[in-house]
Amino acid sequence: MHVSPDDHLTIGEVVRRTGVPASALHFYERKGLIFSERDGAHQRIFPRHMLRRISLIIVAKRLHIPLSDVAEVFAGLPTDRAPTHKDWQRVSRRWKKQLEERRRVIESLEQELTGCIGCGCLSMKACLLLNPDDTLGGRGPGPVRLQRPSQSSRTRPSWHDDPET
Amino acid sequence: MHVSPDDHLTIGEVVRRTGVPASALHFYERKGLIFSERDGAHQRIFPRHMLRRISLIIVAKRLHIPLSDVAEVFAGLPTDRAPTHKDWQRVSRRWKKQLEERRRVIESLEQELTGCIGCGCLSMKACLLLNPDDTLGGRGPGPVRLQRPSQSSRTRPSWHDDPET
DNA sequence: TCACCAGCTCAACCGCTGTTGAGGTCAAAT
DNA sequence: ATTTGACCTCAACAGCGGTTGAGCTGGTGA
Repeated sequence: MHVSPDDHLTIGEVVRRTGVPASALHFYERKGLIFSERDGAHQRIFPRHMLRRISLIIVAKRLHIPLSDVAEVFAGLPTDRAPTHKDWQRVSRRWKKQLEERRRVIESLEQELTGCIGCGCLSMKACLLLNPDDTLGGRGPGPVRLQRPSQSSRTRPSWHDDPET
Repeated sequence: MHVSPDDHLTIGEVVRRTGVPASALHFYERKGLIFSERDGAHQRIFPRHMLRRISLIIVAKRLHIPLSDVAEVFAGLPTDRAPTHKDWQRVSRRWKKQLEERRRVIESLEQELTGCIGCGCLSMKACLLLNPDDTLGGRGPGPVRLQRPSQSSRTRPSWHDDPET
Protein backbone atom coordinates (compact mmCIF):
# COMPACT_ATOMS: atom_id res chain seq x y z
CA MET A 1 0.00 0.00 0.00
CA HIS A 2 2.32 2.68 -1.26
CA VAL A 3 5.09 2.32 1.22
CA SER A 4 8.26 4.26 0.50
CA PRO A 5 11.83 3.68 1.58
CA ASP A 6 12.51 4.43 5.20
CA ASP A 7 13.70 7.94 4.66
CA HIS A 8 11.16 9.03 2.10
CA LEU A 9 7.38 9.46 2.13
CA THR A 10 4.70 9.86 -0.49
CA ILE A 11 2.35 12.78 -0.18
CA GLY A 12 -0.39 10.46 1.03
CA GLU A 13 1.82 9.25 3.84
CA VAL A 14 2.64 12.82 4.79
CA VAL A 15 -1.07 13.67 4.81
CA ARG A 16 -1.81 10.73 7.11
CA ARG A 17 1.04 11.52 9.46
CA THR A 18 0.58 15.26 9.70
CA GLY A 19 -3.12 15.69 9.09
CA VAL A 20 -2.29 18.45 6.62
CA PRO A 21 -4.34 18.13 3.41
CA ALA A 22 -2.50 17.59 0.15
CA SER A 23 -3.82 20.88 -1.22
CA ALA A 24 -2.09 22.71 1.61
CA LEU A 25 1.15 20.79 1.05
CA HIS A 26 1.04 21.80 -2.62
CA PHE A 27 0.48 25.34 -1.50
CA TYR A 28 3.39 25.31 0.95
CA GLU A 29 5.62 23.88 -1.74
CA ARG A 30 4.61 26.61 -4.18
CA LYS A 31 5.49 29.12 -1.48
CA GLY A 32 8.92 27.55 -1.09
CA LEU A 33 8.33 26.41 2.49
CA ILE A 34 8.79 22.71 1.76
CA PHE A 35 10.47 20.71 -0.99
CA SER A 36 10.12 17.33 -2.59
CA GLU A 37 11.86 15.16 -5.08
CA ARG A 38 9.88 13.35 -7.77
CA ASP A 39 9.72 9.67 -8.63
CA GLY A 40 9.51 8.21 -12.13
CA ALA A 41 5.85 9.12 -12.44
CA HIS A 42 6.45 12.75 -11.45
CA GLN A 43 4.98 12.14 -8.04
CA ARG A 44 6.26 13.87 -4.95
CA ILE A 45 8.63 12.07 -2.63
CA PHE A 46 9.25 13.90 0.60
CA PRO A 47 12.43 13.39 2.59
CA ARG A 48 11.37 12.28 6.03
CA HIS A 49 12.91 15.29 7.74
CA MET A 50 10.41 17.45 5.88
CA LEU A 51 7.94 16.36 8.55
CA ARG A 52 9.80 18.65 10.92
CA ARG A 53 9.27 21.62 8.70
CA ILE A 54 5.63 20.75 8.38
CA SER A 55 5.36 20.51 12.15
CA LEU A 56 6.81 23.98 12.39
CA ILE A 57 4.25 25.26 9.92
CA ILE A 58 1.47 23.69 11.98
CA VAL A 59 2.79 25.32 15.11
CA ALA A 60 3.07 28.68 13.37
CA LYS A 61 -0.50 28.32 12.23
CA ARG A 62 -1.67 27.69 15.77
CA LEU A 63 0.19 30.78 16.91
CA HIS A 64 -1.21 32.83 14.01
CA ILE A 65 2.25 33.48 12.70
CA PRO A 66 1.96 34.45 9.02
CA LEU A 67 3.58 32.17 6.47
CA SER A 68 5.79 35.06 5.40
CA ASP A 69 7.42 34.90 8.81
CA VAL A 70 7.72 31.13 8.58
CA ALA A 71 9.48 31.62 5.26
CA GLU A 72 11.90 34.03 6.89
CA VAL A 73 12.61 31.54 9.63
CA PHE A 74 13.05 28.68 7.19
CA ALA A 75 15.57 30.73 5.23
CA GLY A 76 17.94 30.29 8.18
CA LEU A 77 17.37 26.55 8.47
CA PRO A 78 19.16 23.69 6.72
CA THR A 79 17.30 22.18 3.78
CA ASP A 80 19.07 18.85 3.72
CA ARG A 81 18.33 17.66 7.24
CA ALA A 82 15.97 18.26 10.13
CA PRO A 83 16.47 21.35 12.22
CA THR A 84 18.35 20.74 15.43
CA HIS A 85 17.10 21.31 18.93
CA LYS A 86 19.00 24.58 18.95
CA ASP A 87 17.23 25.62 15.77
CA TRP A 88 13.93 24.89 17.43
CA GLN A 89 14.84 26.97 20.42
CA ARG A 90 15.78 29.93 18.27
CA VAL A 91 12.54 29.69 16.34
CA SER A 92 10.29 29.15 19.30
CA ARG A 93 11.84 32.01 21.20
CA ARG A 94 11.33 34.25 18.20
CA TRP A 95 7.69 33.30 18.01
CA LYS A 96 7.28 33.69 21.73
CA LYS A 97 8.48 37.25 21.41
CA GLN A 98 5.86 37.87 18.76
CA LEU A 99 3.15 36.49 21.01
CA GLU A 100 4.33 38.75 23.81
CA GLU A 101 4.23 41.73 21.53
CA ARG A 102 0.72 40.89 20.43
CA ARG A 103 -0.35 40.53 24.02
CA ARG A 104 1.12 43.90 24.90
CA VAL A 105 -0.76 45.54 22.05
CA ILE A 106 -4.00 44.00 23.26
CA GLU A 107 -3.35 45.00 26.84
CA SER A 108 -2.73 48.54 25.74
CA LEU A 109 -5.95 48.59 23.72
CA GLU A 110 -7.83 47.14 26.68
CA GLN A 111 -6.61 49.98 28.84
CA GLU A 112 -7.52 52.62 26.32
CA LEU A 113 -10.94 51.15 25.84
CA THR A 114 -11.56 50.86 29.55
CA GLY A 115 -10.71 54.53 29.90
CA CYS A 116 -13.14 55.41 27.14
CA ILE A 117 -16.12 53.41 28.26
CA GLY A 118 -17.22 56.09 30.70
CA CYS A 119 -16.34 58.91 28.36
CA GLY A 120 -17.72 58.01 24.98
CA CYS A 121 -16.93 61.35 23.43
CA LEU A 122 -15.63 59.70 20.27
CA SER A 123 -14.37 63.10 19.23
CA MET A 124 -12.39 62.93 16.03
CA LYS A 125 -9.82 65.28 17.55
CA ALA A 126 -9.77 64.46 21.23
CA CYS A 127 -10.63 60.78 21.57
CA LEU A 128 -7.60 58.64 22.25
CA LEU A 129 -9.28 55.59 20.79
CA LEU A 130 -9.88 57.38 17.53
CA ASN A 131 -6.43 58.94 17.47
CA PRO A 132 -3.74 56.32 17.85
CA ASP A 133 -1.02 58.73 18.84
CA ASP A 134 2.10 56.66 18.71
CA THR A 135 3.49 58.39 21.75
CA LEU A 136 1.64 55.78 23.77
CA GLY A 137 2.96 52.27 23.39
CA GLY A 138 5.49 53.49 20.91
CA ARG A 139 8.66 53.28 22.93
CA GLY A 140 9.57 50.48 25.25
CA PRO A 141 7.56 47.52 26.38
CA GLY A 142 5.40 47.36 29.44
CA PRO A 143 2.38 49.32 30.53
CA VAL A 144 2.45 52.85 29.31
CA ARG A 145 -0.28 54.60 31.18
CA LEU A 146 -1.97 52.87 34.05
CA GLN A 147 -4.24 55.68 35.09
CA ARG A 148 -6.53 57.81 33.07
CA PRO A 149 -5.18 61.29 32.60
CA SER A 150 -6.51 63.90 34.97
CA GLN A 151 -9.66 65.68 33.95
CA SER A 152 -7.76 68.91 33.61
CA SER A 153 -5.20 67.57 31.21
CA ARG A 154 -7.62 66.16 28.75
CA THR A 155 -10.21 67.75 26.52
CA ARG A 156 -13.53 66.17 27.27
CA PRO A 157 -16.39 67.12 25.01
CA SER A 158 -19.66 65.97 26.45
CA TRP A 159 -21.47 63.05 24.91
CA HIS A 160 -23.92 64.98 22.83
CA ASP A 161 -21.49 67.33 21.20
CA ASP A 162 -21.30 66.42 17.60
CA PRO A 163 -17.88 65.21 16.62
CA GLU A 164 -15.82 67.80 14.76
CA THR A 165 -18.34 70.59 15.09
CA MET B 1 -17.53 75.24 -1.10
CA HIS B 2 -20.06 72.46 -0.92
CA VAL B 3 -21.56 73.25 2.42
CA SER B 4 -24.69 71.34 3.39
CA PRO B 5 -27.44 72.17 5.83
CA ASP B 6 -26.46 71.93 9.47
CA ASP B 7 -27.68 68.41 9.99
CA HIS B 8 -26.46 66.89 6.74
CA LEU B 9 -23.06 66.37 5.19
CA THR B 10 -21.77 65.54 1.73
CA ILE B 11 -19.45 62.61 1.37
CA GLY B 12 -16.51 64.98 0.95
CA GLU B 13 -17.30 66.61 4.25
CA VAL B 14 -17.53 63.24 5.94
CA VAL B 15 -14.17 62.26 4.45
CA ARG B 16 -12.57 65.45 5.77
CA ARG B 17 -14.09 65.08 9.21
CA THR B 18 -13.48 61.38 9.73
CA GLY B 19 -10.41 60.74 7.64
CA VAL B 20 -12.16 57.73 6.17
CA PRO B 21 -11.73 57.56 2.37
CA ALA B 22 -14.82 57.74 0.20
CA SER B 23 -14.13 54.26 -1.15
CA ALA B 24 -14.41 52.87 2.36
CA LEU B 25 -17.62 54.80 3.00
CA HIS B 26 -19.07 53.33 -0.17
CA PHE B 27 -17.98 49.95 1.06
CA TYR B 28 -19.54 50.38 4.49
CA GLU B 29 -22.75 51.52 2.87
CA ARG B 30 -22.82 48.46 0.63
CA LYS B 31 -22.36 46.35 3.74
CA GLY B 32 -25.33 48.07 5.37
CA LEU B 33 -23.29 49.66 8.15
CA ILE B 34 -24.12 53.24 7.22
CA PHE B 35 -26.89 54.93 5.23
CA SER B 36 -27.37 58.06 3.21
CA GLU B 37 -30.07 59.95 1.46
CA ARG B 38 -29.52 61.34 -2.02
CA ASP B 39 -29.84 64.87 -3.35
CA GLY B 40 -31.22 65.88 -6.75
CA ALA B 41 -28.03 64.85 -8.48
CA HIS B 42 -28.04 61.39 -6.89
CA GLN B 43 -25.26 62.36 -4.56
CA ARG B 44 -25.01 61.06 -1.02
CA ILE B 45 -26.18 63.22 1.84
CA PHE B 46 -25.27 61.84 5.23
CA PRO B 47 -27.29 62.70 8.30
CA ARG B 48 -24.84 64.22 10.76
CA HIS B 49 -25.43 61.52 13.35
CA MET B 50 -23.93 59.05 10.89
CA LEU B 51 -20.58 60.39 12.06
CA ARG B 52 -21.15 58.48 15.28
CA ARG B 53 -21.55 55.22 13.46
CA ILE B 54 -18.44 55.93 11.48
CA SER B 55 -16.56 56.65 14.69
CA LEU B 56 -17.65 53.29 16.00
CA ILE B 57 -16.40 51.63 12.85
CA ILE B 58 -13.04 53.36 13.27
CA VAL B 59 -12.82 52.19 16.86
CA ALA B 60 -13.74 48.65 15.86
CA LYS B 61 -11.02 48.73 13.24
CA ARG B 62 -8.43 49.77 15.81
CA LEU B 63 -9.54 46.92 18.04
CA HIS B 64 -9.48 44.49 15.12
CA ILE B 65 -13.15 43.78 15.56
CA PRO B 66 -14.46 42.33 12.28
CA LEU B 67 -17.08 44.30 10.41
CA SER B 68 -19.45 41.37 10.79
CA ASP B 69 -19.44 42.03 14.51
CA VAL B 70 -19.93 45.75 13.93
CA ALA B 71 -22.94 44.89 11.80
CA GLU B 72 -24.34 42.78 14.61
CA VAL B 73 -23.86 45.62 17.05
CA PHE B 74 -25.41 48.14 14.69
CA ALA B 75 -28.46 45.94 14.30
CA GLY B 76 -29.32 46.83 17.89
CA LEU B 77 -28.81 50.56 17.42
CA PRO B 78 -31.27 53.24 16.26
CA THR B 79 -30.90 54.28 12.64
CA ASP B 80 -32.62 57.62 12.92
CA ARG B 81 -30.45 59.24 15.56
CA ALA B 82 -27.07 58.97 17.19
CA PRO B 83 -26.51 56.17 19.67
CA THR B 84 -26.81 57.25 23.29
CA HIS B 85 -24.15 57.10 25.92
CA LYS B 86 -25.75 53.91 27.20
CA ASP B 87 -25.53 52.42 23.73
CA TRP B 88 -21.84 53.25 23.67
CA GLN B 89 -21.31 51.61 27.01
CA ARG B 90 -23.00 48.43 25.90
CA VAL B 91 -20.93 48.32 22.74
CA SER B 92 -17.62 49.16 24.34
CA ARG B 93 -18.11 46.60 27.06
CA ARG B 94 -18.89 44.00 24.46
CA TRP B 95 -15.73 44.80 22.59
CA LYS B 96 -13.73 44.88 25.78
CA LYS B 97 -14.85 41.33 26.49
CA GLN B 98 -13.62 40.30 23.08
CA LEU B 99 -10.23 41.87 23.73
CA GLU B 100 -10.02 40.02 27.03
CA GLU B 101 -10.84 36.79 25.31
CA ARG B 102 -8.17 37.35 22.69
CA ARG B 103 -5.66 38.14 25.39
CA ARG B 104 -6.52 34.96 27.25
CA VAL B 105 -6.01 32.91 24.11
CA ILE B 106 -2.61 34.49 23.59
CA GLU B 107 -1.62 33.98 27.19
CA SER B 108 -2.55 30.36 26.92
CA LEU B 109 -0.52 29.96 23.74
CA GLU B 110 2.42 31.72 25.37
CA GLN B 111 2.35 29.21 28.18
CA GLU B 112 2.16 26.24 25.89
CA LEU B 113 4.99 27.54 23.78
CA THR B 114 7.13 28.30 26.80
CA GLY B 115 6.64 24.74 27.95
CA CYS B 116 7.65 23.44 24.55
CA ILE B 117 10.78 25.50 24.00
CA GLY B 118 12.90 23.14 26.07
CA CYS B 119 11.19 20.06 24.71
CA GLY B 120 10.95 20.48 20.99
CA CYS B 121 9.66 16.99 20.38
CA LEU B 122 7.05 18.23 17.94
CA SER B 123 5.60 14.77 18.00
CA MET B 124 2.42 14.55 16.00
CA LYS B 125 0.88 12.47 18.77
CA ALA B 126 2.39 13.79 21.96
CA CYS B 127 3.18 17.46 21.39
CA LEU B 128 0.67 19.75 23.03
CA LEU B 129 1.44 22.54 20.60
CA LEU B 130 0.61 20.32 17.68
CA ASN B 131 -2.44 18.83 19.35
CA PRO B 132 -4.77 21.55 20.53
CA ASP B 133 -6.70 19.37 22.92
CA ASP B 134 -9.57 21.52 24.01
CA THR B 135 -9.30 20.24 27.54
CA LEU B 136 -6.81 23.02 28.11
CA GLY B 137 -8.23 26.50 27.90
CA GLY B 138 -11.60 25.10 27.04
CA ARG B 139 -13.50 25.65 30.21
CA GLY B 140 -13.29 28.74 32.32
CA PRO B 141 -11.07 31.74 32.01
CA GLY B 142 -7.75 32.22 33.68
CA PRO B 143 -4.53 30.32 33.59
CA VAL B 144 -5.02 26.65 32.98
CA ARG B 145 -1.68 25.10 33.66
CA LEU B 146 1.02 27.15 35.26
CA GLN B 147 3.61 24.44 35.50
CA ARG B 148 4.84 22.02 32.95
CA PRO B 149 3.55 18.55 33.61
CA SER B 150 5.90 16.25 35.44
CA GLN B 151 8.30 14.21 33.39
CA SER B 152 6.57 11.04 34.39
CA SER B 153 3.11 12.11 33.33
CA ARG B 154 4.00 13.11 29.83
CA THR B 155 5.32 11.23 26.87
CA ARG B 156 8.54 12.82 25.87
CA PRO B 157 10.12 11.49 22.71
CA SER B 158 13.67 12.72 22.46
CA TRP B 159 14.51 15.39 19.93
CA HIS B 160 15.84 13.11 17.28
CA ASP B 161 13.01 10.67 17.17
CA ASP B 162 11.20 11.10 13.95
CA PRO B 163 7.67 12.24 14.43
CA GLU B 164 5.12 9.48 14.03
CA THR B 165 7.64 6.72 13.58
C1' DT C 1 -18.26 78.06 -23.59
C1' DC C 2 -15.11 75.49 -21.50
C1' DA C 3 -12.56 73.57 -18.00
C1' DC C 4 -12.65 71.70 -13.64
C1' DC C 5 -14.09 69.51 -9.60
C1' DA C 6 -17.06 66.59 -6.84
C1' DG C 7 -19.48 62.97 -7.10
C1' DC C 8 -21.53 58.63 -9.21
C1' DT C 9 -21.44 53.26 -10.69
C1' DC C 10 -19.44 49.10 -11.74
C1' DA C 11 -15.82 45.83 -12.31
C1' DA C 12 -11.45 44.33 -11.36
C1' DC C 13 -7.75 43.79 -8.32
C1' DC C 14 -4.74 43.46 -3.74
C1' DG C 15 -2.72 40.10 0.01
C1' DC C 16 -3.65 36.09 2.74
C1' DT C 17 -4.31 31.04 3.12
C1' DG C 18 -5.87 27.76 1.18
C1' DT C 19 -9.91 24.73 -1.21
C1' DT C 20 -12.35 22.89 -5.10
C1' DG C 21 -12.90 20.98 -9.45
C1' DA C 22 -11.77 19.61 -14.17
C1' DG C 23 -9.12 16.83 -16.75
C1' DG C 24 -4.95 13.84 -17.22
C1' DT C 25 -1.36 10.00 -15.92
C1' DC C 26 0.14 5.78 -14.04
C1' DA C 27 0.33 1.35 -11.52
C1' DA C 28 -1.99 -2.25 -9.19
C1' DA C 29 -5.97 -5.15 -8.58
C1' DT C 30 -9.98 -7.56 -10.48
C1' DA D 1 -9.17 -5.43 -20.33
C1' DT D 2 -10.96 -2.58 -17.24
C1' DT D 3 -11.52 -0.35 -13.11
C1' DT D 4 -9.90 1.75 -9.05
C1' DG D 5 -6.96 4.64 -6.38
C1' DA D 6 -3.32 7.75 -5.86
C1' DC D 7 -1.34 11.29 -7.75
C1' DC D 8 -0.50 15.27 -11.07
C1' DT D 9 -1.40 20.39 -13.02
C1' DC D 10 -3.76 24.46 -13.62
C1' DA D 11 -7.42 27.71 -12.99
C1' DA D 12 -11.02 29.52 -10.38
C1' DC D 13 -13.15 30.52 -6.13
C1' DA D 14 -13.68 31.70 -0.89
C1' DG D 15 -13.85 35.55 2.82
C1' DC D 16 -11.99 39.85 4.58
C1' DG D 17 -11.53 44.84 3.98
C1' DG D 18 -11.12 47.51 1.21
C1' DT D 19 -8.48 50.26 -3.29
C1' DT D 20 -8.05 51.52 -8.05
C1' DG D 21 -9.47 52.84 -12.42
C1' DA D 22 -12.60 53.69 -16.30
C1' DG D 23 -16.15 56.16 -17.83
C1' DC D 24 -20.16 58.88 -16.60
C1' DT D 25 -23.07 63.20 -14.72
C1' DG D 26 -23.83 67.70 -12.89
C1' DG D 27 -22.77 72.25 -10.94
C1' DT D 28 -19.54 76.28 -10.69
C1' DG D 29 -16.27 79.86 -12.02
C1' DA D 30 -13.31 82.25 -15.61
